[in-house]
Amino acid sequence: MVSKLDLYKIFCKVGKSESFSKAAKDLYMTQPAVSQAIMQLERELDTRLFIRTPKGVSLTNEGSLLFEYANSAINLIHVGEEKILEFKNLTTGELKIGVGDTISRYFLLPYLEAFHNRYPNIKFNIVNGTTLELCTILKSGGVDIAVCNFPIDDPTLELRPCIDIQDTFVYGERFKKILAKPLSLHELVKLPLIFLESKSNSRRYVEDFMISKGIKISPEFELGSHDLLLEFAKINLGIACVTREFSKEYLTEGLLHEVQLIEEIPKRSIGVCFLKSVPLSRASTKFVEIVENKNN
Amino acid sequence: MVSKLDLYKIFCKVGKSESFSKAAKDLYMTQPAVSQAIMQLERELDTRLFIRTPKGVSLTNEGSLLFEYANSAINLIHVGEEKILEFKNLTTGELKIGVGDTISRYFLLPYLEAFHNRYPNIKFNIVNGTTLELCTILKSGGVDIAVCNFPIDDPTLELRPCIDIQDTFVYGERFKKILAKPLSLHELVKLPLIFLESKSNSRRYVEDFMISKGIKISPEFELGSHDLLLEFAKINLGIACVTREFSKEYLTEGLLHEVQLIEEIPKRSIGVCFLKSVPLSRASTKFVEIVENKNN
DNA sequence: GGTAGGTATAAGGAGTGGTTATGTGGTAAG
DNA sequence: CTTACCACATAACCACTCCTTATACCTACC
Repeated sequence: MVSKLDLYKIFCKVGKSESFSKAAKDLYMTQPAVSQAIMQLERELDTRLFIRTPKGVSLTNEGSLLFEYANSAINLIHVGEEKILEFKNLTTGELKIGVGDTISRYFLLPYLEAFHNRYPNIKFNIVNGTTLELCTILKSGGVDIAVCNFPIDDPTLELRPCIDIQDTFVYGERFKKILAKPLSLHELVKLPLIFLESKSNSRRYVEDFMISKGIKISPEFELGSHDLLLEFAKINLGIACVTREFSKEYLTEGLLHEVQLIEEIPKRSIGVCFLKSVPLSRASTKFVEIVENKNN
Repeated sequence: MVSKLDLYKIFCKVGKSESFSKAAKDLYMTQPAVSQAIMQLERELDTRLFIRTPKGVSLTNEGSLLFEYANSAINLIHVGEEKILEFKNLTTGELKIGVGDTISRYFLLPYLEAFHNRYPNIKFNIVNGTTLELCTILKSGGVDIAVCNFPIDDPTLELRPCIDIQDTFVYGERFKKILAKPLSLHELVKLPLIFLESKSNSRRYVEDFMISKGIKISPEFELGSHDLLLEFAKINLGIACVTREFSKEYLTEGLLHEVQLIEEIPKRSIGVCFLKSVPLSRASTKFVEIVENKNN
C-alpha cells in the first residue's frame, strides 16, 4: 500500500483541477511540491496517473480509475469530520431563540419539540418580544435567531420566510346578521374593532395596509396578545383583527366567523431571521433547517 | 479539515486493535509515536476519540462515529490501489482501436485474436473509419491506437509500419486477351477502371502516384469496400485497383489475374499509429508489440 | 520571436514525525 | 501491603521527509 495517504489528498485536488499549478494554489503550496507528490505517487504505484500536456494535465485511464476511489475516500473523511463537529456542537450548548408569544404558541412549538427530540442536550433559552424588540435583541447578541412576523426591512438581517399567514377579521354570534354578506373596508371600520397594541408588527402591517387605502382606524380595544383578541371577539366585544392560521380552533368550532372582505389583506410571512454578519452556530443552523423543513 | 490524512491510518489501526501498543507493532512503529499521533488527531478535532483504560483503549462515541467513516475511506483507498494493480496486470481494462474495415478483416483479425487469448479480460472497442477519419478520432481521444494505411503525414503521430502492401490492378476472364502482355499506365487508364471511393487513403495514394506520372484517372466505378472491388472485377465490370495481399484468394484460385504494369506502383505500409504526446496505456503497448511481432 | 503559462528538476533548509528513555497509574498476584 | 507487570504519557533528540526557492524546458499564442 502507498505509504502516505496525504498523497491522495493532493492527487484528488489535481484530478479535479486538471492542473498542477492550480491544485498547488488551492492547497496553499507551490507547484513543484505538487509535481513531486504526484511523481512519488506514480512511482509507488508504478503507474502513470496523469498525462502531462502543455496546458495542464489530464487523468489517464488508470488515474481516473483510482480517482473514483480516492475521491470518495476523501469525501468520506470529510463527512466523518463534519459529523464529529456536529456531534460536538450539538451535545452541549444552548440555543437562544427570540420569538413573539403568539408565534411561539401557534407556530414554533412543534419545531421546538422536534429539535429537542433530535438534540436533547441543547438547552433552550426563549426570549419573548415584539418583532421590533427581537431585532434589537438579535443585534445585541441576546439571541442567536429570532422567529418573527415579516416583513422586516433591515439589510443587516438574513430573512428566511417559512409559512404564509393571512390577516383576517373575525366576529362572534352578535355580529352574524350584520356581517352575513361581503363588505368593504370602509364599511368595516364603522364597526367596533379589536386590534393588537400598536407597537406590534402585525398591527402595524394591517394598519399600514388600510392607510394605503385611505382608511384610518380607531380600535375599540387594543390588546396584548392574540389569545385575548379571540376571546374578546368571542364574547362579542367587537370584530378582531387576527391571523387566520392561529385561529383555526375558534373558526372550525363555530365560535368565531370570518368577515368576508371585498379587498383581502395581502398575505405576509412568518420566518426565521438572524444576523448576516455572524455565522450561525451549528445548533442554530440545525434549528433553522428544521423550521424550514429542509430535512425530516 | 485535519491536516494530515495519515493520522487516520493510525487512528483506524488503533480503533481496530483497541490498543496503542498493538497498533504500533502492526504499523511498525513505536508506541509513543502512535500515542502522539492520536493525541494530535484529538487535538485537531478538539474531541476525545479514545477512552484510555489500564488494559488498552476503547473508542468514545465520537470516536466510533468517526471510525465508521475513516475505516470505509481507508478501505476505499485500498480497493482503488488493488484496481490499479489489476489494471497494470491487464486483468481489466479496455482497448479502443480505430481501424479501416478492409484492414480489420484481412490483416488485424489474427492479432485481435492473439491479444484476446493472452489478455481475455481486456475489452475491445473497435471503431471503423477511413485513415483520415481515424486520425481525427485518435487526436480527440476516441481511440487509443489506430491501424491504418500509410503513408500518413502528421508530425503529432507516432507511426509503426508493420507490413508492406502492394497496390495492383486485377481483372477477370474477359480482359485476359487484352492484358496478356505488360502494359504502361497510359494504356491502362484507357480501359474501364474500378477504384475505391475517392476519400479512401488507398485510392488517394494510387491516384497521387498516377498524377505524378501525368496521368489522370476517371474510374468507371467507385466502390465502398475492397470486397466489392474484387467481386466487380470478377464479373468483368472493369479492372480493379486492389491490394495484392488482400486478394490472395481470388488470385490463387484463378478468379482474377494481375495486370503486369511496366511502372509498378511503389509499395506502401500498413501499421499502427498513436499520439506522440500521450503515453500509451499498458494494454495498448502490449497490443502494438503483438502487431509488430516483437514477441511470440 | 517574445511572452505567458504550464510542468520538471535541483538544491537547500525547516519542521514533522519518528526514535529512545523515562514517568505515571492501575491491576493482579504473592 | 507490596511488588511486578502492563499500558499509555511525556520529554528530549535527531533524521529524514517535504516544502520552498530558483531555474530550466516546453508549447501555444500574440
